[in-house]
Amino acid sequence: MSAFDTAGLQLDNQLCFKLYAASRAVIRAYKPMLDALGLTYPQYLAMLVLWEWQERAPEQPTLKALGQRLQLDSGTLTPLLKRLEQMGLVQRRRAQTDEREVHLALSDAGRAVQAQVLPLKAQLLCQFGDQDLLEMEGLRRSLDRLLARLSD
Amino acid sequence: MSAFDTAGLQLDNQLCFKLYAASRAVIRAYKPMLDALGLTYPQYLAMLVLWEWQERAPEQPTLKALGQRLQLDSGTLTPLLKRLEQMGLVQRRRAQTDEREVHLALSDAGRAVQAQVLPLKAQLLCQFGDQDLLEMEGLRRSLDRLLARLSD
DNA sequence: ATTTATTAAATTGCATGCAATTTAATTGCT
DNA sequence: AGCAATTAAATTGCATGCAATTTAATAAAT
Repeated sequence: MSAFDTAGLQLDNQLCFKLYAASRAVIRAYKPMLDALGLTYPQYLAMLVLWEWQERAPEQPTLKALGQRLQLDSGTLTPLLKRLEQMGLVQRRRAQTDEREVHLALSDAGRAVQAQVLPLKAQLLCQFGDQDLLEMEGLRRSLDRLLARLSD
Repeated sequence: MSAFDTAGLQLDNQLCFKLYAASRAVIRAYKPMLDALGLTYPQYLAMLVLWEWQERAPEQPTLKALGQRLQLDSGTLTPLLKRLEQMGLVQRRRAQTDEREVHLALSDAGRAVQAQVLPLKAQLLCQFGDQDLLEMEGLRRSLDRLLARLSD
């Protein structure tokens, strides 16, 4: 790329913009489903982690563990989790062994939401054909590699 | 996907999360460059459009045109552009022909920033090998197809 | 010509993201 | 034990995103 070549600065050539635009477009596509659930997109991601954690680990995750999973810090997660708690989906408890830690437990209502997601998710995927789904799978793997490359 | 199959709800299987995480990771990667320029990421995208517009169209874009390019509305762009104007990079002017429209013009300082970007961008890309760049190109094209599919 | 409908920005309100600081609890060190 | 360093959340401040409403100007319709 020469110093006078501005092709590298064209918006359409910018991977960064495509990622940014695609991410927001996908969030928009999830909006009807999330509205039905009464969740925002990051709230949904947090619930996904909690549902998954419940099935895989005996202990509930801490805010820190959730943050590592989502790559979000306490500045974002503390208020988000307080809202989920207000909604009655999650309980936040200080650990007895270490009062610094906040452990996150699903309430019955929080667990119940999981069952609502599956049919809505299936409906969301209906608008895509097999070709699209295959393409998305390839995209997901490419993103995995990019993420691995960027987390050095 | 059966009603009891939760694999489709695992975070790592969610394309939406990968996109969200990758987009934020790329923005993080741009942070050192953008700090040097004194711009936030969406401000940088707006400047990219203005630089590009200048080379391609005789007329300056309106806020609406910028918004269509970036898929952002006036709620986001009005304050963002006021900040760019405060920094002396952009001028906002009501159109004489239609007082509803705000036209966006680059100042000399705004044009000057473009020259600073190219070397910084080259430096940013240095950390990637040819293999990575090829992969990114494929990723960009995949994202194009996804975006086209979602903008129906 | 007047009224109605449409359009472009601006504004308001709320929920992120994220850097930077603060607070409180725990660990390590001597 | 006593003190410094570390750690986990919470807090603060600022800049988005985006839905919903408002304002002002133009276009359309009668």
